[in-house]
Amino acid sequence: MKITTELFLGDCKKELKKISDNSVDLIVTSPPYADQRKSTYGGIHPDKYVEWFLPISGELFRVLKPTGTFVLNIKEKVLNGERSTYVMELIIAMRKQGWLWTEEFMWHKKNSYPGKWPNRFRDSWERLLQFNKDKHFHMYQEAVMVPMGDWKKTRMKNLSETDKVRDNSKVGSGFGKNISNWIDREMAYPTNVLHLATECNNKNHSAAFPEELPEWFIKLFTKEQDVVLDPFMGSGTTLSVANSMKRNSIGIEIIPEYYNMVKRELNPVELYLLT
Amino acid sequence: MKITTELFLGDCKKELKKISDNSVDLIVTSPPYADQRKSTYGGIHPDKYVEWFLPISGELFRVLKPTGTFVLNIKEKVLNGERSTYVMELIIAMRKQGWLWTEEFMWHKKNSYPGKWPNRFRDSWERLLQFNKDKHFHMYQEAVMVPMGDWKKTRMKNLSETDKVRDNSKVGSGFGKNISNWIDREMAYPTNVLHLATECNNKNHSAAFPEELPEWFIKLFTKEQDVVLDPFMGSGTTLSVANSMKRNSIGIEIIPEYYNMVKRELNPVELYLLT
DNA sequence: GTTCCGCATGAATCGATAG
DNA sequence: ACTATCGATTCATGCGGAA
Repeated sequence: MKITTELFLGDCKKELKKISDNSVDLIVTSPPYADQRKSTYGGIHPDKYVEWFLPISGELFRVLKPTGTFVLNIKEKVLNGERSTYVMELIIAMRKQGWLWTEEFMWHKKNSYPGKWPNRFRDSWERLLQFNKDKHFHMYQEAVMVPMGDWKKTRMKNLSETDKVRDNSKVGSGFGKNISNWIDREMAYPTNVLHLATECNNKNHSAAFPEELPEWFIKLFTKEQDVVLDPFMGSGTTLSVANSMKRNSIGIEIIPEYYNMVKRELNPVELYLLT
Repeated sequence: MKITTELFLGDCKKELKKISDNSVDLIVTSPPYADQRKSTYGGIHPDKYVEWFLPISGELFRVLKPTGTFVLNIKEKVLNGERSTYVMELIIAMRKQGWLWTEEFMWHKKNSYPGKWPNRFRDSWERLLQFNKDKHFHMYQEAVMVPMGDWKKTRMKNLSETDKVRDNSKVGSGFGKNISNWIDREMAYPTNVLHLATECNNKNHSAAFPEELPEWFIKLFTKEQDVVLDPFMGSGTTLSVANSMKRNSIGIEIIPEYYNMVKRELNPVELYLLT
C-alpha cells in the first residue's frame, strides 16, 4: 500500500486550483480567525472575513467529492465588547454557495486561555462546522464509538501502560486506536460535543489544535487510502495524523517556515505492507 | 423584605406591553423552537421564525433596564438533513434592532436524549445567547465562582506555608481572616461552558431546562430584589428559582394549563425577615 | 521507576495611553 | 473621534528536574 503526502507553498486560493475536481474525501482545517495571529498571517478584518473566505470555500467545494465532508474549525472574536457575526454570515453565505450546513460540533477546550474581564468569562469552546455537498456523504460512525459506563477507570489504567507505545489519546476524550481492545465492554456512539485540551506546550511548533481533533474526524469521515486536505496547514498537525492513519494527504501553507518544516518531517511517499 | 411574583396569561407579544419601560434586570427564557412543541404552541415554521420573534424581542428590549441582560436559550433544529439558519439570522436581526450580542454561552447537556441516525450524532448542546442593551451591564462574577482544577495540592501546600508565616510573625489577631483568603484562592472564575444535565424526571410536560440553568444566570446577572422575567414561562422553572433566590419575578404564558399550574404553586407575595 | 512540584505557555480581552 | 500598542489579568496542561 502506498500513502502519499502532497505539499503546496502559497496562497491556498491559488494553490487549490492545482487540485482536480471531486478528488478529496475530507477537508479539515482551521483558517486564521479574523484579526487573529496577525503576526504570522496578515490578519483579516472581521468586516472583510466573509468576502475573503468565500472564494476559498468555493474552491474547496470544487475539489471535494460529493460524498466528502468539510470540517471548519472557527470562532468569532470579541470586538468592542460584542461577539462578531462574521461566522454567522459565513454560514449563511456558504449555503448560498451550495454547501449544506449539516452540523455544528462543539469543541470544548478544557484548558482555555486565562484572563479576567468585568463583562465576560474565559472563552472555552470553538465551533467545528460540518459542511457537505450532498446529503449522502460517507460517515463511519462505528470508528469513533466509545466504551460506555465505567470505561474511564479502565482507560486510565491502560493508558499508563500504552502511553509509551505512542498512544496519544488522553483521558476523557474517548479517542485512541486501542479502544477496540476493550470491545468486550458495551460501546456507545459519541455526541456532537468533543472534550479536548489544547496542546500548548509542544516541542517546536505550537499546534493550532490537538491531534485528537483531526484524528476523530478522519476516523469518522474517511477510510484508509482516502484523501485528506488541509488548505491552512500550519504546522501540519492534520497531515501528520492523516499520514499515520494511512490516509493520503494534501497540505497548503502560505508561510515558508511552516511549509519547509512540514516538508522536512513528512515523507512524500510511505509504503505499507498489506495486512 | 417583600418578594413578588406577577403572572400574565396570554400571548407574550401583547402581554409584554403591560410591563413598563426599563424595569427588568434579567430576562431568561427558552422560547418554543421552530416547529417544535407543535401541539402546545402551534409551531412556527423555521422560515417565519425571525419574523415571529422580532416583535417580541423588541418589547423585551423596551422593558429591560439598560444595565440588564437577556439570556436566550435556543437551538436550531435539523431540517432536511441540515441545521436551519434561523438562529444565525435572528442574531443578525436582533443586532439591527439595537441589541448587543455580548456572548454565546454553551450549555453542554451531559445526558442528552438517546438516539441514532445514519448521518449525525446525538445533539448534546444548546446555545445560551447573551444580549445586552448597553456595554455596561451588571455582572456579579464572584457569585458563580467554582473550585479550581487541582485545588487539593495547592491548598494543602499553601495552607501549610501560610501557617508557618503566621506563626513566625505571631500577630495572632488575624486568625480567621487568613482562612477566608485562602478559600478565595481556591476558587476560579468559570468559563462560558456550562455542564448541566437535563432534568428528565419532571412530572410536568416540556420543562425545557434544569433549575441550575436559570439559577446560574440569576446569580450572575442579578442581586436580591431584582426583577427577573420569563416571557415563555412554561412550567415556571425560572420563576420558582427566582422566587427562592429572593428575586421578584414576572412570567407570561399563553397556555392556561401551565398558567394555572404556576399560579397555584407560587405565592404572589412572599415576606422575608430582614437579615 | 514513581510521584511531586515548579514553571512556561497559550487563536484572549479590557482599559488606558499615545499618535 | 478613531486606530495602534501595551500592561494586567488569569488557569489548565504537560514537560522537566527533583525527591
